[in-house]
Amino acid sequence: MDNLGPKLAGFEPPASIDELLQTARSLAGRTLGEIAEEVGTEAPLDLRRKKGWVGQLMEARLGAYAASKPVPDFEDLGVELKTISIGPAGKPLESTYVCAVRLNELHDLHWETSWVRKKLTKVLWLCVEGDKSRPLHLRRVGRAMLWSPSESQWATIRSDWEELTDLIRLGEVDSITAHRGQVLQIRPKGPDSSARVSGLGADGHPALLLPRGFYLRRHFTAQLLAQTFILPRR
DNA sequence: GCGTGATCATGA
DNA sequence: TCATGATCACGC
Repeated sequence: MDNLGPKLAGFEPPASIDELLQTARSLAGRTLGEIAEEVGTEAPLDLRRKKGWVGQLMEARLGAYAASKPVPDFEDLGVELKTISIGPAGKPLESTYVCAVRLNELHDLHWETSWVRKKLTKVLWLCVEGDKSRPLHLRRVGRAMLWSPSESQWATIRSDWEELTDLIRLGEVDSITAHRGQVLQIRPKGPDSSARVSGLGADGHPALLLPRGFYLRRHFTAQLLAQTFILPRR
């Protein structure tokens, strides 16, 4: 846990996926202020210096304690929690971070063992009002839904991953912009643009590179959220 | 220093 | 209006 405060209410980790889903759904309609009080903290006035606050609040409330490890939030259940801000039109306001790009693990660039595949196998999407004109503590939690990629979604994600990973393997990371990839993209992900991580450079030799992460494009998450809204679950 | 939680700020 | 590239805070 982190900047939510020293004393948290200590919600137990869920024992099963059903229990997790039930708890997550019970939050629908509640405000962030109410939930913050339950875990023993307060909503900040804005997110400018607390960009991850909403996600961390939900982790605390749902008993996710994987805390910054490169594994799903609910490791035993294999479930990754993603809190996603939704605009007035019911569409996500931002892209969704998936995981870090491992620029220094060239021996492990296999889809089957990739972090992207692990993280996206089961995702609990938790929608939260993101309307900036509404005070943070009054914003409401929306519907929670458990999602696993369909075969065609997997195919698209994997295809993007292969394309991007091929470039990394060739030492062309620095040529990758966020324009690449239909649904999965690579963008900078670090404290600032001066951050560097060791990896494979353009000449095929070790080099210092800008740290990056995999992200899901907004139009993709918009579609998957809308799709399961229309279609019956399971 | 890296990976986590993400949103911010700006130019196209 | 929108996506890209930049940035903030925290645990370990």
